[in-house]
Amino acid sequence: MRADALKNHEKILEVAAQVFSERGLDAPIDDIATRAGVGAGTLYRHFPTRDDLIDAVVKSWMNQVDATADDVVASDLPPREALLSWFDAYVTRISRNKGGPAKITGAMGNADSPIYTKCETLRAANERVLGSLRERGELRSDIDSLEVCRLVGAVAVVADQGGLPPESVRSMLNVVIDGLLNSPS
Amino acid sequence: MRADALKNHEKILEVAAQVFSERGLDAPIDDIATRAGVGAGTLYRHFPTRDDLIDAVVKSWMNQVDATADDVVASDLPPREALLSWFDAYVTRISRNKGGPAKITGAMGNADSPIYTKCETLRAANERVLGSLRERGELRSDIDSLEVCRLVGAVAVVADQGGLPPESVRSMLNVVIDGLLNSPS
DNA sequence: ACCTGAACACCGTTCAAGT
DNA sequence: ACCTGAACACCGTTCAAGT
Repeated sequence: MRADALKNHEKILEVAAQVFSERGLDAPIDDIATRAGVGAGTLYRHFPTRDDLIDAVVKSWMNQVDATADDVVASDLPPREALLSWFDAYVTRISRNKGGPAKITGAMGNADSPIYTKCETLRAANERVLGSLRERGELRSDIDSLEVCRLVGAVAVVADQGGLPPESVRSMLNVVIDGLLNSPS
Repeated sequence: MRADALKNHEKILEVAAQVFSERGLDAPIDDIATRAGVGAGTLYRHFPTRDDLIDAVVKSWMNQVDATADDVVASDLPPREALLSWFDAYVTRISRNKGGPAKITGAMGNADSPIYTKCETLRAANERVLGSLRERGELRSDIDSLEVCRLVGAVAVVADQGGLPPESVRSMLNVVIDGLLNSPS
């Protein structure tokens, strides 16, 4: 890659992260191009679709997911608290940009999506947390981690689209958690 | 209202129902105007915003909701089956048009929305079903019917946006149901 | 009063012309 | 090889001109 191309690539990513954070993942592509000081065609050359750009931006704040999941697994919290802590982190992470929950949850289990790899990271982390509870027989057995991601993602989607407060998210997550655990203590 | 205006109003509604059903609630407004044989300005005169049009179209298939809820309440099904039956009907109803779950769930509890009245009908019906279970002490007490509508609506949103099969919806609803009931039988 | 449809605005996407 | 930005397409919304 030529030096100017590399410079543009990096500048676009930097500006995109900023614009997505200000205006959400549906922000006009042209805003990003203008603020990055490149022509629209240049942006399309580097990132043919919006999802390719989102994929690159999301990468930077998705790699802490594994650490968070491992922390929860290692924490020895009771099942209810462990799940709440994990799901809360999950929702917070995918809700970092407006439109994020819908984009990410919509791509869950959809191998054609440019952001599929990021979804798989989330799903695998979720599977580790669920697995540690399953071993102890705490978890219902008729649902897999993909569907749990969709269900928790669903909560994040309505919270994001409706601007719901954290308490509302918490109370919905508590219902989901009780539904996932085998028997109430 | 003048005779031609009334005729246009009815024609627009008829065509809108058809187009929304074919292409979803985000279908181009102009498609509806063209197929109804009116100018774009006429459609905007009758329905200033898309949501006003959606509100009018949704009205026709929202009035069976009360009957469905009353059937479930009168049925004497066990709690789990009663809720599954009701939530399944709830999801089916709001998913009739693509984009419906997001529109309706997004307007839940938002009094400014043109479709707020329809949401209130849904919420009130849901409250009746939940109330009949609450009386018998079957239901957790720390969540209200609005949040239950949002949670079940959330399932419908991801199912609609991801094109998920009915089995997937069922398994997510089963988790929600177990989370809402006080103790597993 | 109500209707029409051209006109404007906005934004995504492409591509001929440049370097 | 890469970049630019004008041009095109699409769609929502308005409004001057008609009846």
